[in-house]
Parts: sequence; C-alpha cells; structure tokens
Amino acid sequence: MAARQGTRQRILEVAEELFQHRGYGGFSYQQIAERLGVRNAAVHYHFPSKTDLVLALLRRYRSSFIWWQDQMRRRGETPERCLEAFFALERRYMEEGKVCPLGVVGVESEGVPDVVRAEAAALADDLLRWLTAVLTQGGKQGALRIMGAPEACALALMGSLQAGLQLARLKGPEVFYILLEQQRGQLGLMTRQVAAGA
Amino acid sequence: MAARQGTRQRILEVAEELFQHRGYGGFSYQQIAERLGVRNAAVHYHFPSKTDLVLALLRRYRSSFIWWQDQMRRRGETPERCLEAFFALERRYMEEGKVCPLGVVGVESEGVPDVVRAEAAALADDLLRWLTAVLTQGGKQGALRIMGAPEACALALMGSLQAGLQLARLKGPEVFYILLEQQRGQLGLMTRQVAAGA
DNA sequence: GTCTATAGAGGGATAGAC
DNA sequence: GTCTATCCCTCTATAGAC
Repeated sequence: MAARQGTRQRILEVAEELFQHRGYGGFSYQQIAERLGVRNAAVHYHFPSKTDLVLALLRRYRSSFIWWQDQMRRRGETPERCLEAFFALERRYMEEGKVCPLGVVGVESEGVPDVVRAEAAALADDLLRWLTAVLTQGGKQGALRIMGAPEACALALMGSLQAGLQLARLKGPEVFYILLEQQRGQLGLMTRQVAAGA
Repeated sequence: MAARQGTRQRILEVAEELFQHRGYGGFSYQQIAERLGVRNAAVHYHFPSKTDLVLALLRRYRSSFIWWQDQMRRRGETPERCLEAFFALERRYMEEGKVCPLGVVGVESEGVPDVVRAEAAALADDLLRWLTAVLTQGGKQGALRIMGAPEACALALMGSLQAGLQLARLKGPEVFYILLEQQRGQLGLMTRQVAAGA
C-alpha cells in the first residue's frame, strides 16, 4: 500500500510515526530503513543528518497545519466547528497512540539540536495563534465561553490535550477523553451523545 | 557540597537531575559517573541495570510525595494552602529547568521498560488521588470553585502544569506562569500581587 | 566499593561501486 | 537512488584486580 510516492515522502511518513511514538532520541535510521525495505544509507541520501530529517518533519507539521487552517477559513467554518475539527485531530493522535510533537521536543529539549527546538517553537506559535483567533471570535459571537485572556485559554486547551496524550499512555485512553470533555465543558460546548461518535 | 551521603544517594540525585532534563533515553551512566567523579562501573555496582536505576528513581519520587502529603495532613493545612504548596513544587521544577517525570515517561513510553511505565502510572495515581481529595475538600468548604468532577479538575490541573513545563522550554517561562495563573483563576484563588514573589 | 579493561550492541554518518 | 562495506563513537553491562 502507498508504494508510488517517492522515497523521500515515505521516509517522512515513517519518521513521523516513529517520532511521535518513540521520541527524538528513540528512533533511528535503521528502523526507518527496515520499515521501508531499504538500507540505512538510502535514508541518509535523502536526509544527510538526523537534524535535517527532524527539521523537515517539523516543517511538514507546520505546512500541513497552515494548509488545514486555510481550509477551515475558506470554508467559512464557525468557531465551534473549527474547535471540533481540532479536537478530532487530537483524538486521532490518541487513537494512533501518538503524542504531540511539541511534547516530544519539550521533554527531550536539551538533547535536541537548537534548530529543531526553534522549529518546534514556531509550530507552537502557529497553533496558538490560530487557536487564539478562533477563541476570540467565538467569544465575541457568544458561541464560546471564554474566561480570561483568549491567549491563556488557547494555551490551556493545547496544554491539556498535549498532557492528555501523554498521560493516556500511562493510565489509558479515558484520561484523554476526560480532559477533552473538560475543555469542551469550559468553553460551553455541549458534550456529544454518549456512544454517538465513538 | 553534599559530599557525605553515600554514593547510592548521590547517584539518585544526579540521575533525577539528568532524567528530568534530558529524558530517559537522553542520559547515560557515563554522565552520572562523570558528575560524581567516579567510574561507570561504580554506578553499575549500585544499580546493575538502567531499569533498576530509573525504577529506584520513580519509587523515590513516590515516597517523597507520600511523605510530603503526610506533612501537609499532619499540619492540618487548608486546601488552599495545600494547592499553593503544590504549585510551589511545580514552580521550582520550572525554575530548575525540569519537566514532570510523568511527561518524560509518557513521551518516551514505548522505549521504556514495562516496570518503569507501571511505576510512573502509580506515581500518577498518587498525585491524582491527593489532588482530587484536596479539590473535593476545598469545594465542600466553599474555599475552591470546582466545576465538574473533582477527578477531572485534578487531571486538568496536573496536565496543565505538566504541559506548561514542557512548553516553557520552547517558548520561555511566561507560558508556565500563564497556565499556572489560569488554573488558579479557575479555582477561584486570588492571583498574587505582581512582582511580589518573583 | 571502586577501579581498569573490555565485550557486544547499536547509533550516526560516509565512500565508492553499481 | 540504492547498495555494500565500514568507520567511529557512545551506550549498557560484566569480569576481575585492588
């Protein structure tokens, strides 16, 4: 499956999987090569150093997210629907056993090249800027209940889900869902019918 | 400083420092040995395998916390003061550039021995149980504003600070303080005078 | 309890053939 | 663009002297 799309892209896909499952220091060129059925050196051809690889990975997260938020905007989605779409992204990470890339770089920060940390910080900016805008708009329209500064709410929202993904690995998926519903509740969003969308 | 306390204890102290700064996979016996001025093999004498070492570390977190919460109880501290003491612990991590051990194990979960993950889960239980009890009591007394289940509030509180410590490494200390104040605000606790305690 | 020395595995990275 | 082969490093862990 998915065989004809250039090794470079396939490397990035496998790397993303490994990165969010095992962390920066926890995956190797060997593991990528094995999963793709090529050799170590082939991976180094496309990404000479691990820094190059992870940098490309983080840039990809950023551009994917930029594209995604543009889609939301172009479709004229309401703040509620924007948030629900965002929750769906996070829930998907959860179901795939992944954690947020920001958490990975945050935890391993001191063992990661400066450029990588900087790119992760830029990704955090992108996410927070968008979330803040959505919350601000939703607050003005009265569709969302915003307590305090929207920037702080955005931070709390992102942080809650980031920690939820991590804690789910220790305590099971429920803790993620509890945190998700808690955030929804705070924003005045109705909880969905139980078992309607599982 | 702090020279006469048995190598075993000094190893655990250095290991804790490294663990919360660099992650599970990010520190080595070499680094511990260098900082203590001994050899690699001396560390292995006290902790034969890395699993032994990190397990001892997590058990130490747990027993420290148990002791700490017993202190709080014995002193008959109010829920507010209990929470403020907890915030102080987290703020200290922040100032020392550390992240929460639960975040470390959560992120690197798949590259960590099962027993280590289990011990981290037990530590999470201890923390959540205590926080839940404090929030419940504070809610009944009317000293804290609890929205929804105390268990969910405890989770949100812990998660917020956990993520705050990680994000502070990417975006600077302010994000941690913003999250902290946000949590305080939610619980109906007054924010301290600006610049009073920096 | 700490040392020297070393085994053995795996990591990142490169050279040069094809 | 991928391969084989290899270098060099760091890591965990152990054996045996002191």
